[in-house]
Amino acid sequence: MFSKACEYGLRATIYIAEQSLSGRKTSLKEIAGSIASPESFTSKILQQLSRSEIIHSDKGPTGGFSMNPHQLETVKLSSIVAAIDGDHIYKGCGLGLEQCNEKKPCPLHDQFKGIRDELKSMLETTSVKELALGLKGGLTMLKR
Amino acid sequence: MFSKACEYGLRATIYIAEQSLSGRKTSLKEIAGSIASPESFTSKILQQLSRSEIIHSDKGPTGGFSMNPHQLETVKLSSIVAAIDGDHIYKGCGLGLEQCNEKKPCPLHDQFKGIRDELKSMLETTSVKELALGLKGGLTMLKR
DNA sequence: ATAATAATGGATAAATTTATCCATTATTAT
DNA sequence: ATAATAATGGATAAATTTATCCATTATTAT
Repeated sequence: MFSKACEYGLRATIYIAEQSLSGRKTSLKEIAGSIASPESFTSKILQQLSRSEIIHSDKGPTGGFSMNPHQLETVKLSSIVAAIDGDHIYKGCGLGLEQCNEKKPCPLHDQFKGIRDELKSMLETTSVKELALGLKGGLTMLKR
Repeated sequence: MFSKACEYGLRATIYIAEQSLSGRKTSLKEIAGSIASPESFTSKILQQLSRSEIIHSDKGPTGGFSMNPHQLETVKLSSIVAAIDGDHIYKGCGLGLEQCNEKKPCPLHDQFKGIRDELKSMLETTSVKELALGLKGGLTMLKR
């Protein structure tokens, strides 16, 4: 479904959000450890997310990754997926056709449309914050 | 969503089914031309589908690819996806966790479950034959 | 038997994704 | 100023996916 990079990106962002909700910055090392992802690869992904202004980063000692109140309030899963994998997964044709629409549909169009639209709307309405709250409350897990 | 190989495999199988419904065998060349896929790569995919007994192949002149009545009646999209990409896409965790279930869910589990299950059930209930009929009736397209 | 035809299978190559390493930059505390 | 710390960015490498080429095998018609 999502690329490895995107899976790590989603897990990392949810973890950073959870820490930010508790008023803590977190380091690359801590993130990678907490979401069971390769550290250096995760670093590249965090850079992307930071450039896309989905998360915030500070250099130097006491530095680390965090999300500011505005980011915590506004970031939806769709922004993360779009920043890493692009929006093809929730906008494109299931059979990979360039032009596939109501007028010239692929054979799977009708059956696929509902699922793709549901995925799209789920990603666009689900906030990182709400997922971070479930994690904070100990209801959900990010590794293993 | 699906790999390129899987997209080509789905398109090719639907095309072969359409031809079989009209009582025609079809060649690799014709298939690749009709679904706009690279010929040699498509050949590898057809071999996989043939080994998985999703389609039938005959060598020699008058040879080609086809689906027998039993295949036309029974093959669902899920078998094709499973044969090429595996079943991770409609069975696995959205965030890529090994262990993610009701007891130990990932943060996205509840939101993702519905979509994944709907995708699973769509793939398991949609037959290649019904899609081939839409194609045969000129209602749907397989290239571009 | 022979020639023609179409799938098969093996060896590679190109492209992309996943991953690592390390010097550099920014920042903090002393 | 200096040392310590943590993110950044560039250069690569490993793995996987996508793709090509071509000799071989099976089959058909003559």
